[in-house]
Amino acid sequence: MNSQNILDREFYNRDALIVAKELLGKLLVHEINGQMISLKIVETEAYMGIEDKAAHSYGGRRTNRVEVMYGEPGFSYVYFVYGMHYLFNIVTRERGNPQAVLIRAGEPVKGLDLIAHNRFGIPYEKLNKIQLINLTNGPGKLSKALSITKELNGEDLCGNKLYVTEGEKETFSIVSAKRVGIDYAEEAKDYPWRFYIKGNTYVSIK
DNA sequence: CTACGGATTTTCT
DNA sequence: GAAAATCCGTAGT
Repeated sequence: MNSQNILDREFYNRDALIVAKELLGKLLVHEINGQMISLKIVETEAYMGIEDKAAHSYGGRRTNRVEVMYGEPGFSYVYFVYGMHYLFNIVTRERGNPQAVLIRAGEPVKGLDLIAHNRFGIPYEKLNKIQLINLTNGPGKLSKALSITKELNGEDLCGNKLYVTEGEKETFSIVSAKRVGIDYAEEAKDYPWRFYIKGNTYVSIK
């Protein structure tokens, strides 16, 4: 509703490590057909680009898939993995510096019935305890819950369809941990570049 | 509770 | 032809 506090291009024009931490607690919003889905970001990972062996853009690798990472900050990078999941990232740093932040988990805030329907095909109130936790506690699940697919690759997050806002002001502790699912990345696989809100239920791996 | 394997298809070599 | 920034269900402790 209030477009005043949508995060701007400059917010994203910083190192992925900084943006990843600052995105925690912010509100990720997707407006579809006049309806709004939103969730609080509770877990992120930084991918630092050319020098990060875990990044798709490592070593300056430049294919069709990663092209958007080389563009302006504040755009979405959505890609498909394991034959069935879309993962949602936000590009950071200036054109030519291909960094991104993977949004790994969130806490449902608005559009609960839409989220429940996207994930399990039933209304929110019919979800059991296990389903409630599993709505948005992982990067693939989060994309499914928000209806984020390849069509939203390259979307400008400084627009009014898919964007991030300040959200509620609150205090929390940030935990740093190893990133997930990057065993191929040699020494980079142990870098503590995953960040999450301490104690939050929706964090994928504590 | 943890551990494991199958699913499924795009992307890159 | 192999690997993939994952998820889910089942089996075992």
